[in-house]
Amino acid sequence: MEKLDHRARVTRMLLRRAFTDLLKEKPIESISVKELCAAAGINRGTFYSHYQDLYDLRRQLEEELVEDLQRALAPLLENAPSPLEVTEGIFRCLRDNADVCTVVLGPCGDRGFVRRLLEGARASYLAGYTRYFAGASQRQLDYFYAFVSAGCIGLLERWLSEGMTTPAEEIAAAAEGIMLRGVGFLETEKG
Amino acid sequence: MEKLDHRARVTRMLLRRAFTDLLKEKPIESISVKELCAAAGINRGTFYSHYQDLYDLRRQLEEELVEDLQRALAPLLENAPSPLEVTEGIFRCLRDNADVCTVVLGPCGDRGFVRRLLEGARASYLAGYTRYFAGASQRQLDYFYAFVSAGCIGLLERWLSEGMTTPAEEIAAAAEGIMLRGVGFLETEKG
DNA sequence: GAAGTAAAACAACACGCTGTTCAATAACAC
DNA sequence: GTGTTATTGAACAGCGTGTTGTTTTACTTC
Repeated sequence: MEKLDHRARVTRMLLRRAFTDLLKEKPIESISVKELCAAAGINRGTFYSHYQDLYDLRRQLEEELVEDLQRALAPLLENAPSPLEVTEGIFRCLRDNADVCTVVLGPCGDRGFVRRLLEGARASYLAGYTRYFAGASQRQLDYFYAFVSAGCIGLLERWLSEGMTTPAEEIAAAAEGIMLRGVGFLETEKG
Repeated sequence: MEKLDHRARVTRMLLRRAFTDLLKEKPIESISVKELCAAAGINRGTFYSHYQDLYDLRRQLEEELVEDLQRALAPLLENAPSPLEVTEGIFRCLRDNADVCTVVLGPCGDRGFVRRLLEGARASYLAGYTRYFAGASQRQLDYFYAFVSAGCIGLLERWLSEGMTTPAEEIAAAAEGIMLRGVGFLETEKG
């Protein structure tokens, strides 16, 4: 069902490459279909035979990123390793999709997508935490998740802005450390 | 220098009210000047005699929010109270500007503005933390700030989404608790 | 209250982007 | 090679934009 014409695949690839390039320097709302097609060297009419509009194109990129994440995380979650290893796996996968991450999670990214992503992960995270912190109220758990999930995104953006030069494992360790110990993370850790 | 004609002030007020109302249901990029003026009952040409475009209008709203924040925080910072009191003051001020907060910090908000805001607060926060955690590296401090500043925004968005029903003091306490103790926040606190 | 001033309304304009259609051309699969 | 399918190029109406005049309305000052 994924069999596409050679030409169609090349066209889509050109469009996506030009799109991600443009998104590195300007938000989606100030990109026109016309300039995207000019950058990609594609006829404007051809674009409309593949996507409804620019938002449709972005949505498809985002969905593929989610699929990549799920593919990368599935084996990790089956083997039930330490939380740190899962976090490491996430950041490694994000690094391997750096170009798309820059687009959807970066400065000109899609806020709505990030929210959808965190909302999807919310259930499993809360399930895990609720077990260990039965004394905490539902509201406290909600606030905690809201804080740390947004915090991880903020850390990820910081990582993206420095070109992902720091190893994924170190970012994962920082995320784990801050989540577990708050400001205490600064007391003993070294970088 | 702030003296404006009565008519001009009414026009600006109508435009801003209509603008914030529209921003509650759709992002700025899918709002046209035409529909904004129709919603405000203002001639389209009049809009252009006040603002360059919709982004100019949004920028002015954001700047006024910053000024409000600074006015509210100045006395707090002079008296040098506890960090918790400063945090409480911030959340109280945000609650008092709920309509603008919903617009610029909410789901359809201005990502760039949030980044500018946190970048501005970065220096003073880091200065405070560096004093107490001289052992931590610059990079660790950067990561910590990236995490907790984004985390506070995430918590704020959660607060906005529930209509700011929870008292500002409780939200501030949660922010402080998570920043200071991480997941340990869930162990003893009650809600 | 009247004169002068400033803002808003109204209409019209060229411009650019949009989304679609059509015939013509090119590249693909069998 | 033949039929199929994608891409091209051109043309089209539609819509929002930003600007420019002109007229009308509302305010300020005396």
